[in-house]
Amino acid sequence: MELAKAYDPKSAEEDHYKRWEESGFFRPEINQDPNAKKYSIVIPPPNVTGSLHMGHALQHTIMDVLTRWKRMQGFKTLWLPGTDHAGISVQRKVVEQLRKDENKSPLDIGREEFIQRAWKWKERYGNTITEQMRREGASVDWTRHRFTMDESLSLAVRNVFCTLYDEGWIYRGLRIVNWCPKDKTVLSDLEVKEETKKDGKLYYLKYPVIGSVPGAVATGEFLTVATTRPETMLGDTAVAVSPSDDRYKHLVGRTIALPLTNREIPIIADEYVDAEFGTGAVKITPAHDPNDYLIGQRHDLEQLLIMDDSGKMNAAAGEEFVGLDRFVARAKVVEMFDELGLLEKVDDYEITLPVCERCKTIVEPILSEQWFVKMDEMRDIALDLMKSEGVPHFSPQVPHEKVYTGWLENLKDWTISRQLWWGHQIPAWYDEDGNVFVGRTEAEAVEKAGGKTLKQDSDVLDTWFSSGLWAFSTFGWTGSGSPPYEGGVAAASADGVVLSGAGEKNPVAIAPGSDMSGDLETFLPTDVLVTGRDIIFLWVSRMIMLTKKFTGQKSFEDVVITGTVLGKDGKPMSKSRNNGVDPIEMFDKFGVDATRIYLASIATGADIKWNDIGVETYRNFANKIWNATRFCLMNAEGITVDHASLMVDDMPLPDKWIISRLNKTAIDVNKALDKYEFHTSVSLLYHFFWDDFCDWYIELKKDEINGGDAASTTRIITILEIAIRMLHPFMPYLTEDLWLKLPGTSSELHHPAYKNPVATAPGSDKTVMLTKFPPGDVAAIDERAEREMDAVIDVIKKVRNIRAEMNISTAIKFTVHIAADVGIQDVFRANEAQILKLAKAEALVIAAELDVPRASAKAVTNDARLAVPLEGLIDFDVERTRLNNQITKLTEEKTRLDGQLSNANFVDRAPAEKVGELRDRSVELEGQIATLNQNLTSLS
RNA sequence: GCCGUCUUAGCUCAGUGGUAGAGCACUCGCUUCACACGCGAUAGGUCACAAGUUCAAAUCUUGUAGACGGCACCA
Repeated sequence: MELAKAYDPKSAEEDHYKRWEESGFFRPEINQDPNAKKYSIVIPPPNVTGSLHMGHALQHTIMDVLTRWKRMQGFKTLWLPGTDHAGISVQRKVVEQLRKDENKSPLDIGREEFIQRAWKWKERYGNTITEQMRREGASVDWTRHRFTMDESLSLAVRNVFCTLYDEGWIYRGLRIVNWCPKDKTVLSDLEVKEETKKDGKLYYLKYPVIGSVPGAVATGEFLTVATTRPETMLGDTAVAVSPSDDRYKHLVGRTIALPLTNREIPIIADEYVDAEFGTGAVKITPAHDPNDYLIGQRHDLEQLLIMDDSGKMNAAAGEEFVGLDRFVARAKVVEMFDELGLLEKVDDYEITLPVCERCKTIVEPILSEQWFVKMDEMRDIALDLMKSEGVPHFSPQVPHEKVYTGWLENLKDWTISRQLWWGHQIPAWYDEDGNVFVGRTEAEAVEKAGGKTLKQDSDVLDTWFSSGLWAFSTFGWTGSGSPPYEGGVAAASADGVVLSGAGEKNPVAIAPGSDMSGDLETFLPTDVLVTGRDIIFLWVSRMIMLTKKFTGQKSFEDVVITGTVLGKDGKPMSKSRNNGVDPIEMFDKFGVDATRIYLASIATGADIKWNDIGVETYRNFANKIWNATRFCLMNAEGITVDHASLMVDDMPLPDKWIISRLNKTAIDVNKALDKYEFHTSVSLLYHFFWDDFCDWYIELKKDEINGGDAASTTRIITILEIAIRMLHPFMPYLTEDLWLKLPGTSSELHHPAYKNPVATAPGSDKTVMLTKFPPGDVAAIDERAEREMDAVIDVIKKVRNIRAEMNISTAIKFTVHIAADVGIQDVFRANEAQILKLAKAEALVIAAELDVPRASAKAVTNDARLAVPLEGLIDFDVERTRLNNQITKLTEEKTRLDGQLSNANFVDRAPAEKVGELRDRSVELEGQIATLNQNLTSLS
């Protein structure tokens, strides 16, 4: 079989995925070993509004590597895919579409119609990312695809809500919350980010003090307060000073005539106020500031709300202000204070403002009635799990474990209601008097209300509430008895339209009538969660708490936190910076496999600046693998992969050596993957394949293989087959493509758990992804062979060095003289052909001592002395320089060692083994230096 | 303000007590019959800085500088 000269990723990417998926290879049911242990991962569900970015590509690669690796180890493996309904994001898309296409607002069409449109939007555009995941080669079980608004997941949400409400863990309350005036919804603390404004201002407002009795005349005295939000003064209901502030003691108990209003407000004393800060007097706006709210409660102050849900001033702000945007009102307040002579001064002030994570609108703290989850017990659940079992185990552990526990310890209640239409509507109903009835269904609520007519709460739940259930709701848990979810069956929307795209390709491999009702028992707890550090609080922590609370199980044992892929400018990729790199473009340019293995080569958790050259390196690697296979196949007529060929006793040295290297690599790759050190395993595989297998093994064996030596060819093809298996989790397309081309591959080579997969078509059951991942065999490690091979390699390298430094054309063949101990002489003799070929020499003279003319170039290795007679070719100056360079290098090393060895402290205190090691090396160096010096002397 | 991470070859990054590594770029040489997305051979680093612990520090401790991240506060 002849392969193309270069690897073309496109065709491999197009050929294999569909067959894998349709053959059911991604499904745990493919595993026929009743005793197989399970391995499960749930995907962090990407937003349905999303398209693949480099962060996804990184995380998906890690998850797929783990999934494919464990599957090949014979685990009953499930990687469960899905998408998140992404409340605000989808709502915004639909609102925008409505405005553009029909110039209508959501209110124009009403809630029901709006939700219909949202479902349609989701159906039409929500599959972008799932299609892109197929391109990535993600071996997810598409028949188990979940959407956070699937019927069964929605049922789980309602049940969880009701249970938490019944237990008092969910409550409705009036609080200062973060309000986004653009999205017109409340936000949780975690959805609020900060933005520093250097050009902020601090306004000093003079408030006229009046007498101690309400209605008394002004005293002519003023109390100055400083504020960054002057417009909120319209909602002031007090001014507070520190109780220990002598400057203002006499004012406490008196009142202020609040300018621009006709209200009188009290001057109060409260410990919260820091006399040293600003003017020492603070305006108190209980309805628009969290601290003021608390002070207001302590002093029983009125809570005056002066804005509406879009950030415009309402009637309470006064006639002159009603309807004005908060920033227009701010300017007007300042202007009017100035006119009244009450604006003391305006200072420049650097300020950090809270902004909406998504739309960057400045968040307004306002008093509002919302639903909350009480986090006290929730926090304890998570902390206990960490303290008692160390779960989850973070990789990397530092700093995430500490950040996670630290955050838990300071946890505040979670605002879960959102003023949106797209999402899980809160299962709470109200009667005409505002009494609340919580139930799984309207009927249940009505029953609780004694048959009264009720109206459902119009809010929906925070998106993270449903994703917090993801680790178990996806496995069919609903909270209502046995899981009713039927695998692959799409969820239905309110109008009965089949909505989910999942399961449309019901593969033959799924036995008719198979259900997934055992999934919860089988796959929970999941083994590992792979995600970014930005959602540790938003998602990871909540999943840990809610899973434990509702199933009694851990959601996952381990959490792998991936780093951030930064743009070429070293900053996080973002649309506004326009520094993003599209994974799909990389796939097109370098191939999916190259992109994947490059991403896997990044140290776990480390941020990395994107560079195309990194991917190019692995594109070249893919081509190298392709060409190594090409070479093997060119000579493989009548040969088949045969694992017994690696078990024979008397193999030539290069074969013993490569088998030893292969097994060592396999053992180390498995160890690295066990520790989630993906970059270590990539590096091991890269160097094994390129350096050991290609640069040395193929070159050493080339003549035998070209000469039709069947045993050698069988062996190299078999070693290649094992190497391809090890590379498969990282480079699935290339390895599948090549593995299928290897002679003698069949489902007979599959892991015992996959010996008889149900095939859709003859031959299609054959795949590298169901072979056994090489575990590596300690018994196959041959240290002696590795030492001997190193000796041979050293000789070849030294001769090559002589040729290069002496600038001798490869057309000129010369004789190589080797002097060495008797034992190692045999090794050189046995590998004479290899040395001659790779050193491009024509003859080898092996003896105990060198016997060469003066005009020879010389070198030493750890095991031998070398000489190459170069009559008429040698440049003595160059040779002297060569020798001197070597002497210098070795002498430097020896000086350093001897320095250490002459240090009594070192000899006394360092481990004897270490001291012995250094001593041996020093003696060795001494001999080598002496030889080189002799060589130098004999030149002159 | 509190907590944390990073600083290693020109570039992008590995390396966590015992002789400093990779890929790319650079220099030199190769139309060697798998691969120029290649082969061979070199060169290149006071491991940010300072002090300490240790027989021994890129690695541990403390401090300094710079870059970045999280949390809190912000009248």
